[in-house]
Amino acid sequence: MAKNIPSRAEDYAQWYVELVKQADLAENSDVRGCMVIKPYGYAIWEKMQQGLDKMFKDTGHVNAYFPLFVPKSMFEAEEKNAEGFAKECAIVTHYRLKTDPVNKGKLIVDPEAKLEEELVVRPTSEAIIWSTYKKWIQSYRDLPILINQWANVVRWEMRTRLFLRTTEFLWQEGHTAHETKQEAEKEAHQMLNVYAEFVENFIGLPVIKGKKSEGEKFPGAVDTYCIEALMQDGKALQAGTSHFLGQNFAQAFDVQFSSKEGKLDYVWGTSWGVTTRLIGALIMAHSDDDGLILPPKLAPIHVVIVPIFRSEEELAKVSAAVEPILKQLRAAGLSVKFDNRDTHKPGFKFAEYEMKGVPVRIAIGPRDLDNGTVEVARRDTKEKSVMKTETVATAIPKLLEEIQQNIYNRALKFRSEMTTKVDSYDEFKKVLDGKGGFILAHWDGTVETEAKIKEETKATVRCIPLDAVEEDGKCVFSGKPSSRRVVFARAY
RNA sequence: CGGGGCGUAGCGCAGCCCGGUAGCGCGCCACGUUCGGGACGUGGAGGUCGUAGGUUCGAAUCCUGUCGCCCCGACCA
Repeated sequence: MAKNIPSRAEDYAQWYVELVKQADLAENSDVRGCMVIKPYGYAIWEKMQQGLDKMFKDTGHVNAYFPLFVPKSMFEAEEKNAEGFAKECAIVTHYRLKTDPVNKGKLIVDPEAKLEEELVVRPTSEAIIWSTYKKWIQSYRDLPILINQWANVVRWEMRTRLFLRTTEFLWQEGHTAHETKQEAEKEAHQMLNVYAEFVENFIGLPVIKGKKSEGEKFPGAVDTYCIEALMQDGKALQAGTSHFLGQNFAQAFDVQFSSKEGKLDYVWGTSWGVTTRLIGALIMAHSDDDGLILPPKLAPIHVVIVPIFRSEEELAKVSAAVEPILKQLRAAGLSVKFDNRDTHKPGFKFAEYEMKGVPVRIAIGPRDLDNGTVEVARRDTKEKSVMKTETVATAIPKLLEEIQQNIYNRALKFRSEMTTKVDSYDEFKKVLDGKGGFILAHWDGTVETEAKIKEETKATVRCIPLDAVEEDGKCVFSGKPSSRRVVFARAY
């Protein structure tokens, strides 16, 4: 088969970008650092939205929408948050253009239309949301507030990459307000679990749940929890974060409530988010050199049916045989595409749907009509089998479940093989430069050590796993005592 | 923002050093033969060479400015 995707082994970055383009998911736009998400890519995002949204609703959350623009004074209220994002903000300074008196047909910014106060294009919405919550909250009776919003944000990153890091990106951000510290902490953990469950069950990608180090946590948070996944090149990808904000934002925006006891207290907060980066994770974790491999739960098309025919009459006969299969599979809730285009040959279609990661392909031709069979090919293993037509309706849903499970198992096996315990700095560096992956090592817990390790090796503490077992050891870098292993890796 | 590279047809590129009016592959269109793993043949359409200015009889090619993109660093979901 002619290859038009570079191999994973050759150049991982190039392989990834080609996959995105060839599978017709997205492309770079003419706007710097921005991305056009094409219909097929957006369909995957919609699937993710559906899955996540249901989980949010099931845990008591509701959706709302807050403004894109944040007045600078509002933005700077929570100092650490503002400082953390200051370097990557787009700012609106004017509200009008006018025709250029010098250059006919061109426009210039009207200097008369300068805003009195600049508007920051949200890089995240804590500021605008907490300034709104202030108006909504007076009493413990107003709590909790459990709101999520589906939105776009802008972070002026220096270097961008399709889905993984773009100037503008789509995400969901939950922002909750609570009476007590315990309740807010519970919420932060709950949402971390929601994310972990989603990524494992829908994307089929195992994750490590953990807490971020001081150096890596969200600006303005007390604690940042995260899920970390491993990509096929041995680099880690942060797949989602959930922050316990303490009373930081409540204090910054003066959000107080009267408690049952009649005392005035600051509200406790959380925020949590996942982005279209999850699509990048999905691609990098599962794809092979023939293209995407989509987990059935997120595949816009579950099954594609490709007819084999030479003439219109033959197509009519094949179509008649396809009709009941289509009906049955759709009745079973599957998304099925019958690709009866006569403008492309079957081989072309096979390759195309493989590139797009469609989990199951059914081919039906004259030979099958005679035998009462169909050919079923699964994308994950590329295995083909011939099946009696009457068994299709029950076999395909089962096959899809099996594929979903197999994709997860494969990723889990890969991660296990790529997770290494090391006890010395030499070993640490050797593994990092050799096979890569997650490294479990002791760390003295200081920001300085983490910074030095990062400087020397580019590896960071991905997280302190929540399920880490207590174990006495010595920091691989400083030799100081440590009570548990943390996860190190080079990351995206 | 520091270092390097690149903007030529829808996409990927050659031509630039040594100035003379633009070419290749893929894709696209038409017709014919094909059709169970990315078909082939023949014919055809498509580009003010990123942009602004300069040098020159003449600029894709030389010079200057400018915009954008990619790679490596720093930053980051």
